Amino acid sequence: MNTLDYAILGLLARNPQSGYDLTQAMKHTIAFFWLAHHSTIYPELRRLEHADLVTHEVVKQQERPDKKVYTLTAAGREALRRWVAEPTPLPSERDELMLKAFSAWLADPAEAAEMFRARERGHRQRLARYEQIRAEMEAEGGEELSRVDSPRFASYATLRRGIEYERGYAEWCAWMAATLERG
Amino acid sequence: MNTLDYAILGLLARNPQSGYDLTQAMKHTIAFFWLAHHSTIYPELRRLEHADLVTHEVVKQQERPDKKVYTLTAAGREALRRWVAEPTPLPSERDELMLKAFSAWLADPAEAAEMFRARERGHRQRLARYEQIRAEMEAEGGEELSRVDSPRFASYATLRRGIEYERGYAEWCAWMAATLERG
DNA sequence: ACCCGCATGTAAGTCGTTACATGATTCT
DNA sequence: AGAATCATGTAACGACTTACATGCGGGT
Repeated sequence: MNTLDYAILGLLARNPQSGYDLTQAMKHTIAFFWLAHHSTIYPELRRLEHADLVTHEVVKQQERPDKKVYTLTAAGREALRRWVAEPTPLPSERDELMLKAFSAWLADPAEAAEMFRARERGHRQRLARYEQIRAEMEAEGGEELSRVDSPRFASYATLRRGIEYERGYAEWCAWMAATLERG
Repeated sequence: MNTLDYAILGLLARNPQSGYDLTQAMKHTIAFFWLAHHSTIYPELRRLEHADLVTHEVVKQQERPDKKVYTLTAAGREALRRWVAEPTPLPSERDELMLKAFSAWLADPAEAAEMFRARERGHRQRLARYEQIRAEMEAEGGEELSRVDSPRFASYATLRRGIEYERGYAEWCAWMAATLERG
């Protein structure tokens, strides 16, 4: 069982869906903390089904191709539950931008500053998107957001981290660019 | 040229050193944003030498095995310089803890809270280490830390981001754990 | 005697990305 | 007519992790 498996199980625990839907969800809903391509997802679903953690049924659609809708089994839900509470060691990060900062003393300061500014814009864009989603969730969600057994609470929790992450990264980029521009 | 190559070049730009030294530096100095095992580094050094970005000379030591000390070539330094200023697209993150948060609504709140508390402790430990290094750098470094063409400035810059990253992550873990403990 | 640090390598297996491949329907 | 979306797959390649492999010197 690799981590991708739990990403898939975690999405299926919320709604039964197809490999295509899972791919879209990774791209749009949970892209902040997980991403996988369809070429990884389809074979993985077959392995999960072989391990009896998911099952599928073929759903025929008119005016769309048929799709295989996957559902969590009881064993799948239990595996996911257990995994969540397991200790999670600090991962070894790999951050290309930090690596560039580490060698930024070699570069032309103005050129390097512009590169960091570009990244700052990227993070600010994401930040704006996340803050909008947060506002929507808080407007609709209300009290459900504080019920720790609701999926909406869990989504809200990850969103909070996403917002602080993007804000912190954008601010660091701004500091770095400003320092290089002065220097 | 992959990103690891630039991690190696970035370390060699500061000091000529052996594959072993590079491995240690990844584990201890730049582990916050890059890590590689010796089994990846040794073959990579040969490829870099083949591409004329580094050279090596064998240094004989008494009471220690001989070592191959690698040095940047002019071409290597130039490649590194150019890479630093290139645009750096927002990467797709993969964060196992966020994935657990996303499915935390299924778990026992007390057990999950303890898992997040454990991670909080991990981040606070790193934070304390980084803050100590920062204090040391600021005490010794003085004005060099603001000279953007000095390696110490670059190290200081990455450290600043590391500190804010760990602080932000620890605080989020604390919030998550507290929320689960209440719920 | 045994383990740890220094020092360098190879090999097997896993994981992920990019590209190849197909085919229907809807929108422009 | 052509591009985009829905839908599912395979294949080639590259990167990374873990384990295997060797050997000396110093400390317990």
